[in-house]
Amino acid sequence: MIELDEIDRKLLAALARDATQNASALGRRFGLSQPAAWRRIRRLQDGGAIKGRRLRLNTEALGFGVTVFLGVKLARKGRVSLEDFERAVSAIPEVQTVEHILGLYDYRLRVVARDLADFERVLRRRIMTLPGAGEVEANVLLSEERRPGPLG
Amino acid sequence: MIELDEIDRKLLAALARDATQNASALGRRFGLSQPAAWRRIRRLQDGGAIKGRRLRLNTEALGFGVTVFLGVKLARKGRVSLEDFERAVSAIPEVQTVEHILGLYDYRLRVVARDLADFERVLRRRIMTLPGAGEVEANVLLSEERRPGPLG
DNA sequence: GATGAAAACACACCGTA
DNA sequence: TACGGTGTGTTTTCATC
Repeated sequence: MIELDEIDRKLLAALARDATQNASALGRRFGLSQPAAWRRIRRLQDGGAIKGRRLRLNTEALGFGVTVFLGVKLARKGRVSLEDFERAVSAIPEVQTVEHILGLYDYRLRVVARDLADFERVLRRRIMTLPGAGEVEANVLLSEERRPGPLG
Repeated sequence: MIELDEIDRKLLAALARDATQNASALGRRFGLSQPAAWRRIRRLQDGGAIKGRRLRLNTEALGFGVTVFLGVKLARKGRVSLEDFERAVSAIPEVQTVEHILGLYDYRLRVVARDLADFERVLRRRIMTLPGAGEVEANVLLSEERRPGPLG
């Protein structure tokens, strides 16, 4: 487990919010010179505290207005079945996230589609035909708020 | 809705995977000069196709080894109740995502904790006491795969 | 698409605790 | 040994042509 001091936490929180901020701006904000801030960020990256930097796309503006969460129960839960299921799910382009979970459902999928008609197509032709898929529960996303989390 | 050509889609997909790539590397990959690639990315940002750039933290390495998804049903669902609930949820640092959804549950929360004992504390002292919260379902995250989505 | 100024990065080196 | 500051070469960004 990685130990962080106060400044590391502030840097990570700031960058988790907006990764476009540069080392000199962050340094000014937290009382460091540009190289000092840069070295800390570099050290956090090398130490594995940072998984990566990603662009967040505006899927709605890009024509994908519908996001649905699917809870999926597997009918058969053997080892092979899990792998078959995961491999088949990974081949569906509309699936953004595959979460293997413990609880009432076995998997949770985040699926995007152009509209509800498009989602129905994905559901009928892609999801319902997945190997081993049993019961499916759907929740349509109305709105979403992302928060910094306990580190921010 | 924003219209994209083939190259725009490739640029967005590449950056959604890894936003550290610079304009000249992307240009080389997709047959553009560095300024041409840079201008396209700039245009996509200004046009609103891009929501932002974020650092993805390695929450496990940082001491938060447990992620739980909570489905929450509200007991009372008046307009006031929704707002009260959302405001109260936003004050819990362990909550990373608040999703207002349509279906069997009203909200879906992504919660991180140091371990299961820590999660129990959050559940008992924070979640169960939320105003209007009724039934709660929990799913512990085992593993997660993020995929580029239909644009990638 | 090419060019060049401005900005940011990335490293070496030194000082301090 | 660990961390921060200063100075500086290099790379990237970004505007103009």
